[in-house]
Amino acid sequence: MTEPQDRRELIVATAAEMFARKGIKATTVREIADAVGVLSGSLYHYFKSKDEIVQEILVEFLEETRARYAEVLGRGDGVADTLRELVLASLRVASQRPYATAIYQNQLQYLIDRPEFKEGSAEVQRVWLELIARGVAEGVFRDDISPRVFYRLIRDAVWMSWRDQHSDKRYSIEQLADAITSVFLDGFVARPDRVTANAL
Amino acid sequence: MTEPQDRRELIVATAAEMFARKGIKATTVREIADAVGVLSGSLYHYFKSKDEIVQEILVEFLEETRARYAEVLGRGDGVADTLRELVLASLRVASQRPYATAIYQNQLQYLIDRPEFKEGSAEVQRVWLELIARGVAEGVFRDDISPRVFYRLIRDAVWMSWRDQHSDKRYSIEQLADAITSVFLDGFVARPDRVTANAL
DNA sequence: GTCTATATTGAGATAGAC
DNA sequence: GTCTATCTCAATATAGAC
Repeated sequence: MTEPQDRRELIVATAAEMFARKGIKATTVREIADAVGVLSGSLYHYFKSKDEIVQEILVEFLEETRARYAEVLGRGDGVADTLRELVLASLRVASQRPYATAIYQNQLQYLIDRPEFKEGSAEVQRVWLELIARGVAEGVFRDDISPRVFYRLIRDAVWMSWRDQHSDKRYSIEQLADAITSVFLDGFVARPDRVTANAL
Repeated sequence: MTEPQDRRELIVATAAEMFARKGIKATTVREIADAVGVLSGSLYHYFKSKDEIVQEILVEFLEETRARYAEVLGRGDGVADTLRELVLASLRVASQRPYATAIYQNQLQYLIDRPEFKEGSAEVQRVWLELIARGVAEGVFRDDISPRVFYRLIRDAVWMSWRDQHSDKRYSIEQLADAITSVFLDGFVARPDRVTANAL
């Protein structure tokens, strides 16, 4: 949620907000130009195509995610701690780039066949699938759950809980991460003996 | 997954498959007509607009869901049993109308402002939110979790596990329902004492 | 770097013959 | 009920003046 420095960044930031809100296809270059305060032709001074704007938004998002994940993995923590730290890292990305995150969550169908995107998103997914596989191998996670389903539920839980809670400032990012981790480890059933104060 | 009886049904079925695969906006009436084996103009003998086809797909889906949910609620079971039966009902709808279910899951942005759709989907959501509220009130579910996040995670778990597993016939719909229910009640952590054989 | 003007394409939809 | 032909409009993108 940084303020754009130059015109190019302003265009990307404006487009990101509109893509997230209305969808990529439903947002026209004219609307983007209007919102920025120029005529549509001027956008093509900065970008070769509408698609190039989409790419820029997503490449930034994936690069940010990749970097944060690498940092977490570098710590060499155990499965449960890594789970919690990856959730926290994802929440920080969502916090920093909410529009890109929303696009990533909701516009998969549009993005699916763009090669630069495929590569990056596959890498992000791989981090999760490897953690899950490790957890299953070590007997921490159940072995009767499809890792892909597991991964998608975590991803959705991160995004939706952030979206649901970020407006009321009742819970910090760290508290949200604790809550999500706890749900995945303990389930949704009330347990009188639970220690953590949760916020999801 | 019933075979279409007449031409009108064939159009709806064909369109549903394409909307699910490529998205609604990305599917043109000409492509639908091609796939059906007529020219695009002929579609307008059956439907006033492309949107009317979308509506028909979703109204059928929502009506089916509503009916099955009503049947489950009519049994007056407890919270845990109702959770399991609603999951099972949802899996049966997904099984019967996979394309409509995929559209419902992935094309929300497109559908969001269509009034006939809003009404039906709000009713479906209400069933879940009321069950969750009841569960929280009775002390069965955690009270520190946003009901909307809870609902969305269940919905995604149902759809994605069905999509993930329906091709290999290793697990029945009933086994999938047990697995999903168990995950939400027990979490993802391996427990040596777990009884149910799971399949998610 | 931005604007004006316009080319180009593609999509939804319609009219009317058969 | 389907086809031919076409309308209309909207969207991406370009060319060239300023």
